[in-house]
Amino acid sequence: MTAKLSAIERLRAAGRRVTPERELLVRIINRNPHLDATEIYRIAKENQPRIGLATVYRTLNLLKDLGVVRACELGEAHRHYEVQQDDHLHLVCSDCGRIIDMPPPESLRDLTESRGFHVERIRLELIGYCETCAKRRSAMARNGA
Amino acid sequence: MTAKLSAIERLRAAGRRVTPERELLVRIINRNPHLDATEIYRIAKENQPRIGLATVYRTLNLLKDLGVVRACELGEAHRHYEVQQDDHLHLVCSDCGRIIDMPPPESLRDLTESRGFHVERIRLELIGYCETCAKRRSAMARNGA
DNA sequence: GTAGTTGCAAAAAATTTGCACGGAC
DNA sequence: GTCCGTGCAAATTTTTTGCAACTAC
Repeated sequence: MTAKLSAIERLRAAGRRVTPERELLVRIINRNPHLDATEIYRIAKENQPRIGLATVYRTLNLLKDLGVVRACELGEAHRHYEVQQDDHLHLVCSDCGRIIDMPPPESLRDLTESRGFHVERIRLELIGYCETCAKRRSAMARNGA
Repeated sequence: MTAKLSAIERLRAAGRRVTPERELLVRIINRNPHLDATEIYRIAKENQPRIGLATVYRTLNLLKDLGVVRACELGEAHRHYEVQQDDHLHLVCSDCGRIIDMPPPESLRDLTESRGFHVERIRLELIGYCETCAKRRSAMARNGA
C-alpha cells in the first residue's frame, strides 16, 4: 500500500525541509540501529560540533511522526530509536545484549487477520540467550559457578 | 523452569519486604495493564494519599528487577508498565489505541530455537487497526473524507 | 523573500537520591 | 530491636519550548 521511501524522501514528501542536520541524524540512525537520544547526540557532535540536543529531539520526534523511526525499549529498560524498516523481529540476548534481527513468520499476519485485526507493522522481540551466551552459561552452571 | 509466583510471592522469595504500598501498587498494575508511572501514582494517591512518587518509581524498578513487570513503549510513544504475565502478543490499534492481547503461535519459539537462540520471553506487538476502526476508516475513505 | 529550522538558554517533565522517621520481620 | 522501606525535598536527567539568527526552498 504505502510506497517505499527513504527517510529523506519522506521528509520531502511531507513538505519538510532537508537540512544538513537532518541528513546527519538520519545517517547516524541508519548506521546504528539501537541508540538512545543522548548517544545519537554524542555521535552527531563528532561530525557537527555545533548541533544542539534540542535538534536531536526535534528531529527524532519529527521522524517518529513521519513513521521513519520508532522508539523502543528493549530488554531491560534500554530506550532507543531505530529505523522503521521492513517488519522484523528482534532476538535480544539477556546476557550480552546482542540484538539479532530476523524476518517474522508469515503465519503471524494470517493469524491476526483472521481475528479481524488489520496489521500494519509487526514488532517482535524475543528475549533470551544467544547461542554463545547460552553455551557459556550452561558451562558455568556445570562448574557450579 | 521457573515456578509460577505472584508479584507478592516473588518479593518474599527475594527476601524483600511486603509493605502496604507495594501491595497497593501491585494491585493497581495487575488491574490496569497499561499505565505509565505518573498514572499509577495518581491512582495510588486515591487509595493512599500520603504515598510518594519516589515510592512508585522505586517499586516499579524493584518489580522490574524481579521480572514481575516490564516497561513498554507501545505504538506511538506511550510508555507504560505491565505485569510480566504469560508470553502474549499485543495487537495495538493505531486509531483508537485499544490493545488486544493474544497468545503467540508456538511456531515462533520453534523457529528461533532452530537458530540456536534460546527464548526466555516473547514480546510481540502488532500495530494496525482493530476491526471497528478498520471498518470506520474504510467507510470514511468511501465518503471521500 | 518567506516560512521552516537551528542553536542556545531557560523551562518543564521525568526519574533518582539523601536522609530521618516508621513499620515489617 | 534491626534493617528495609517510606515520604519529603533536593538533585539529576530527560525532553520540550521561546526566541533571534539562519538557510532551504
